[in-house]
Amino acid sequence: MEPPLNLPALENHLIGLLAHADRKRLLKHCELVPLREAEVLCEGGAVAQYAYFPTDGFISLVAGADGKPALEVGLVGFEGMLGIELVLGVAHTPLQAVVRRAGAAWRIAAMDFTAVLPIEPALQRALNQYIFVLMKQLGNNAGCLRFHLIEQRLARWLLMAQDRARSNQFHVTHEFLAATLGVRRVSITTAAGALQGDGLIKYQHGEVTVVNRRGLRARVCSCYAADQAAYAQQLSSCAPSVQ
Amino acid sequence: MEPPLNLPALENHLIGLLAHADRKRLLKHCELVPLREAEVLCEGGAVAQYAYFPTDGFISLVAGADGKPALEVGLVGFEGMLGIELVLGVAHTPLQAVVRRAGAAWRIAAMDFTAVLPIEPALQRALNQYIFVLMKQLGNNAGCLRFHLIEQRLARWLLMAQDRARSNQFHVTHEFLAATLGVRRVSITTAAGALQGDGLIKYQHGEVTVVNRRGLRARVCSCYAADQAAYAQQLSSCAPSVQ
DNA sequence: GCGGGTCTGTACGCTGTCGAACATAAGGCG
DNA sequence: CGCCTTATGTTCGACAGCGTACAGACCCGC
Repeated sequence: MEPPLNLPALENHLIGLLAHADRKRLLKHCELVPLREAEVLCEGGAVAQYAYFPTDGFISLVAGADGKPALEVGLVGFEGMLGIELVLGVAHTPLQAVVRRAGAAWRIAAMDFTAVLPIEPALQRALNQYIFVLMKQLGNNAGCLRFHLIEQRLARWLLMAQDRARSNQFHVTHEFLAATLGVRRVSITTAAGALQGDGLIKYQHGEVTVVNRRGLRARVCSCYAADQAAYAQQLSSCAPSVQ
Repeated sequence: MEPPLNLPALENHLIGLLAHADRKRLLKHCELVPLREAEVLCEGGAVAQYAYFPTDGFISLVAGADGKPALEVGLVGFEGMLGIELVLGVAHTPLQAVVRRAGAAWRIAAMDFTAVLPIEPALQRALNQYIFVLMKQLGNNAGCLRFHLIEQRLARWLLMAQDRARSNQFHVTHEFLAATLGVRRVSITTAAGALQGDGLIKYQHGEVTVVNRRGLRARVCSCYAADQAAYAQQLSSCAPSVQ
């Protein structure tokens, strides 16, 4: 449940896109820090202190703490980064960021990052492409929220989580999933019950296991594939998928 | 209904942020073209040919032509630009772009734009900030879609349209609004009827007039103000508002 | 001014989701 | 072991929005 104290030497895909020398120069400014479950890495609208390149676990981007209920609008794992505002030359964070699954990340101070970025065109290019992918996903995500059934959205989240967790089991309660998808807990219970009844997943007391990934993929809406495709097209060779 | 043939010398706010000399260098590569209602400036996923800086009228960013019904996820008027993918060094457009209100725009060829951009840091900076604002809006928009009533969303769209049209009257049918908000025409009729009944708007045969803007603002969800604030914070001195 | 297309209004039953309240089950800890 | 907390399951009425169908209203062109 806790991240291993000897942090694993897993990689971040964006950093992995860099040539060896470039990567080395960047990592000189980074430190590998643990991501602890439920840790809030930044509030929406605050001044960004760090950028993070996860190597393991994942982070949830949460919108609209303002008045209305919380809602996850993005997921950042080893395939991405947290802190794109720094790439765009903006000091403030757009959204709240919460660790959803414990792991680890390369962390770099905002000042170091903005200093390094202009003299690292390869990094610049990769991150710009990542921003583009994120925008495309945010746009498509809107349609998913509007039109798709809770069960489909749940299936999609489970697949995305599995991809980023690099594992078919993770710690998530119905309550949490409800907040993530912006629905009632009861609705999650119903949807998850249906998926479990069909032998696609298994869960008890906050531990969810994906049993039949292929079956899940048959149940999910097209948004999952669209996200994958968007990422693959820009940052090819490393779409974040288990299989 | 048609844009005037002698195009008005209205400005685009992003271009307006540039110093005189910078602006002049940029505009040398641009031509002022008319935006005709319902014109499709680009399909989603296509190779971008041009970037546009509207000076009048506005453009709708449409997501998810793929299978599910269309849905507007963004609105671009004189406060923004179409073609951010070029700023990010990506050749393909993320979304479909359709002219919703006729007007005019500075147009620049993709090749010229990508050539000019690296040697215009001021432009680069302004556009990066605009991208940030757009991302923030896309994120917040998700919550609006998920939680807010049709009437509120309609009010919001009307206000946003009024801001960009710089006019309190424009040509929009219920059918169009329905596609824009991703709901049935009937739902628009109901919501718009309520607003009209309360004397906030007036419409007949595709011509909508905002009668009581303050009343509309009292009816709209917080997302409208949030969008305004996000824009103002980054690109201050020129939030796109009628009053 | 008369017909046909476009735009708006109204009605009906249906379903996905909501809100709230309550009931069971499965771990953790003393 | 038994208690308490956390997690999951069930039920009820309510309602926003959906899909469909049809009726009236307005505008334009012949």
